[in-house]
Amino acid sequence: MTTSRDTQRQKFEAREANIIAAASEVFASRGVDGAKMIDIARQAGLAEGTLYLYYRNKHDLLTAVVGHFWSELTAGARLAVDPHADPFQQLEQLASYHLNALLAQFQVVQLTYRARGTESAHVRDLDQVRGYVRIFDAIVERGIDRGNMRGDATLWQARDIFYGTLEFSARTLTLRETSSDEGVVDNLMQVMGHHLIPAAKRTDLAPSAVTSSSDAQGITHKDLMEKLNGLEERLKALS
Amino acid sequence: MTTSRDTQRQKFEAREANIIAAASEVFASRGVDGAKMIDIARQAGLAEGTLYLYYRNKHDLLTAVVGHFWSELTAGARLAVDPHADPFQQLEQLASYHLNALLAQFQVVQLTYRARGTESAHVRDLDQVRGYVRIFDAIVERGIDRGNMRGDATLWQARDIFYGTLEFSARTLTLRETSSDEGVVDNLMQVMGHHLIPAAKRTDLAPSAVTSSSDAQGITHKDLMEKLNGLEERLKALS
DNA sequence: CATTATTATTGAGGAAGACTCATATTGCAA
DNA sequence: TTGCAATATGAGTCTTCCTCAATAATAATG
Repeated sequence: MTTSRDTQRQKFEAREANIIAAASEVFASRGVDGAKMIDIARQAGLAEGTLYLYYRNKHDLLTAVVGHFWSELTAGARLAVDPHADPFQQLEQLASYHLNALLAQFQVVQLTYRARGTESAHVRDLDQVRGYVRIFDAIVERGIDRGNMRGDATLWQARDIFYGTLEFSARTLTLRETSSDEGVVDNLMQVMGHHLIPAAKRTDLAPSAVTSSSDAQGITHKDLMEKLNGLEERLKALS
Repeated sequence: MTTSRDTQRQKFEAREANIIAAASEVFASRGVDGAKMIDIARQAGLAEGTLYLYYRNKHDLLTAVVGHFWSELTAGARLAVDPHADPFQQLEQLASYHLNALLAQFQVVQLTYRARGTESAHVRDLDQVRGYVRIFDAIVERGIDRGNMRGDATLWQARDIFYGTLEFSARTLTLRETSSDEGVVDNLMQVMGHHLIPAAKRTDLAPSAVTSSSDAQGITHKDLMEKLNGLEERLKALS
């Protein structure tokens, strides 16, 4: 009884996954408008009508494909982020993962824009995208709890800087057909640092810099910076 | 002769503008898929077939609509930016203008994604979008010439931070149905400052920090302090 | 002004593809 | 095996983009 129903469910889900895989491929390669339902059906080894038993219409199928993609991306991101690292490192890991994913699957990411409610004013985001974004939120919230990051109502703005920059950078990199990061992640982390590190921590030490005007003893700022960079490397190695 | 031809041309362009206006309205209100060619024709007071004398197909018409939008935006941006202001103020003016435009015409902006070559790998940008972006470039380049901004090969990254953040913020603001900026522009300018201002210049706003003029690298006390703070954060995180 | 040539417009009809539904097939329990 | 429910099929319907022969408007010419 239960087993029967389970196998039923399994079969159903297997076929569903099969359709999603086929549709992903066809959508990504030919674009939404270029993808014919009959092509997707054939790719999945089914008749055209069968698709409509699983998804009401083409748009629903597209939504399912996109949702699946972001779910996978979420799972991957969870693995890519070291739970023991400090929040800033986690952010960097997430940025790197995200950028690479965007670069590798740019076609599919673009489909997201088609799946989002284009009609009328409502631009509601997909649930799966929300889930994905929550990873970022969790990291920053932990940072705030620990006192590493400031928590004055700027979370969503930090989020938009983070994802906005990465997506636009991915587009640029794709256009240029460059394979490397080109320092995008480094730069972004720099920026996120400035945005997220508590203002107090950054400035309340600044006055001392103002007073210490004499540094002509032969030790230059450059010397100090080099020393600091060395320390930073060691720290990185430790964590 | 010439006058006749001129009026001809004027008539032609007037009708073209008429079609664009009609199409903009229908595309924006019903979405690309929901917009029927016959609706657009009726809205423009023409027969369906006439549209095809002006634009090869629906996609071409969409491209024209989107191109027109960005041209207008470019013209508006030129007016919104004070040519006598310093580069940073200009950037802020541009950011503010851009964000407001995105918020006011979100529908049309979304159409841009449909107009871009979705098919296959080529994601070529529209010419008019390039023209619009050039305004940003010009401002930053002037800043670099003046020595206000640093010019070490990060122009396109700065651009992506700028436009990426603004577009994502616009989406968020639209979703929240908030009418105000919520400080998006201020925050962005903060970030852009950190990214664009040469390390040396950043501190000369803080009086007397310029003692390091002998440092060829322009590394200041503030830079060192920031680095120290960053390391402090990491150390804290480790323990 | 009348006539012819050219150019612009029209909307019925062709084509393509999303979607439906009557029929066929499969899986399963008795 | 037989009957029944669930599932699959693809020919046919409907909608919408786009074409093109016919028509109207405009310009050139006598």
